[in-house]
Amino acid sequence: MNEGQPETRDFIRQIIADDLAGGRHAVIITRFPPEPNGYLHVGHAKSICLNFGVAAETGGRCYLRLDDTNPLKEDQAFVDAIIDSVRWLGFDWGGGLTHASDYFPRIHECAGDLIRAGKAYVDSLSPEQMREFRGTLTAPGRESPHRSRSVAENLDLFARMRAGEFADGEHVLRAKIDMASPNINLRDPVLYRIRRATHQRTGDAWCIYPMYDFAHTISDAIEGITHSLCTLEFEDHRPLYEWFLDNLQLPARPRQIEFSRLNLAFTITSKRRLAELIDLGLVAGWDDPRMPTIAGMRRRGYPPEALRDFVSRTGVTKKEHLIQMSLLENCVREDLNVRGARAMAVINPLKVVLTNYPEGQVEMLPAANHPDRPELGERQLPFGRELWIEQDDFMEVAPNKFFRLKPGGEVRLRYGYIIRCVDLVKDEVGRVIEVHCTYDADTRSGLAGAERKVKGTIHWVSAAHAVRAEVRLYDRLFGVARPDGAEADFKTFLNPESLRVAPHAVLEPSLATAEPGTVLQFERLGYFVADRVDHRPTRPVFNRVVTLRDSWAKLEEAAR
RNA sequence: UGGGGCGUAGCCAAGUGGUAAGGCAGCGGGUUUUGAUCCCGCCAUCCGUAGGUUCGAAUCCUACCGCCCCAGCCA
Repeated sequence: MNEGQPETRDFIRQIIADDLAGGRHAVIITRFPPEPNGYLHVGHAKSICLNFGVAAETGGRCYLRLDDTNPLKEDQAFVDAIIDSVRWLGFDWGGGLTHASDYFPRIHECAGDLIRAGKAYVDSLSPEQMREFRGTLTAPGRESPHRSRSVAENLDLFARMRAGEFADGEHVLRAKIDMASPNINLRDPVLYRIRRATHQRTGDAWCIYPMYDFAHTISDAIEGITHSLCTLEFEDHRPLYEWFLDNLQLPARPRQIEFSRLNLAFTITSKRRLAELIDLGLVAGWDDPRMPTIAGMRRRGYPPEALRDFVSRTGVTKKEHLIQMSLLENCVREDLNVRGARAMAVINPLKVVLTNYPEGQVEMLPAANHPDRPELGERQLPFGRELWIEQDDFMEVAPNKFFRLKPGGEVRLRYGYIIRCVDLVKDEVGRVIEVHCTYDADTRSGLAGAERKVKGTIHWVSAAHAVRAEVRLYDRLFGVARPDGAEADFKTFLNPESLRVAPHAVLEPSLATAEPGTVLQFERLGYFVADRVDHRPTRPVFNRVVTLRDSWAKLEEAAR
């Protein structure tokens, strides 16, 4: 699946290679620890590829760990979606599917150990008071009046917290570290809070839940994680991570290493904001093909291989960055160019009548399914007197560089004949609604006459055989590179044209039977996938994955 | 004004004291019954800035500048 070693390794892989070479570890163990409070997105894809990738490359192991320490926000449906996404992306955790909640008993014991060692205490400040006592970025905090409670009192209080004797928020367990630390994470961080909520896995077994830093460090150690890879915002938490490792009796000492998260231009990767789009009905759901979620990209038709390639091309560093969409699109096109069978479809049809073609006659024209892969075979395209062509492929008044159909001009119909435009039919307002052409019978593909050169070749569908379809044309979700900048609400930057449905699209007949999820190239238009949810043979639905590169469009743009 | 990070091309990114890889984008050309693909060529006298060390610096030192993160009983 992964071809050879990259020539240069990122800094994390260098550290790991050194640790292996230096004998510090015999086996590398990593983990991907998402919180099941939403769907995974392209940013997670990077972490997945890194963690599972490193494990696979070194013959190690990677756990898929659901970090379920906050029952208020989490849901089994998200757990299922996460599992589905990771598997679809192409990774396997063997038996290593775990949950932070698996370790609740052990984490609870660790809390007791800390209390007995005089390194944790039950605090009874209100949240507001606690914030006040914490100090600011520049001013040290103050110690809580409850900081000096005796071990016995702390043990008693903590036991009663666990027993459900107190209301939510009445007490918390805190580590006793340093209220004057310049690192705010070390100013007696909360370890446990009371939350009378039913947990999706442990039910009502607990009414106290551990906080992220505490649960995460212990979970890592229990699983024997050697390298705990996370994003930059946790850099400040590393001293706390190490404090837990120093002050608890744990079976392993993982090393936390931070890398910068993957930011993609023209989109957002904030679960909160993605959820907002869904709640407001601005997109159809977590798997809407415009969403940067793994599920959305899957439905959009991005192959997992392309996503993995994309992630690997963006690298792993500590630099903040904003990756251009063109890189992702390039990876998708590169993969689909090889994978996708070719077919013909017309999105905005314009009628062409071949005035010298026998009425009622139908020919079957052979067409290759892939220009570079003969093993994919060919199909027979029905051809007749009336055809649909793309509106964009005809211009009544055309510039010199326009190589398609124009009055008096010739063009080749792909896999068919050369035709010449001889007449136009217009409606009341002067729009061309029909183009009359003559065809040159000697120029059918395969015949000697087909050698004749014409400037352009266009795609078409036989009107008598056309299958009507819904074709969904997707574009970037946002109109600006950084929708989550501070200038305005991100929703004001939504691209109103992110989804356009072509009302009259027609397909060559073979397309109706495409399996949902199949990606094809509609020649000259782009790559399209049969929607994995809505596509039916009786009502085909295709999503545009990405357009083809279009140097004509570029010329047009430059002319404007 | 505290602490933690980061600055190599339009966007990513190698580089670890010996004279700036690669990819994407862009530009020019060739092939082509997809204006696609494919192929060829071009694209940093310079590494945030200014000094310094050195025969030699993107790599070492000093100062400065810029950007990001941290004050949830979220993760």
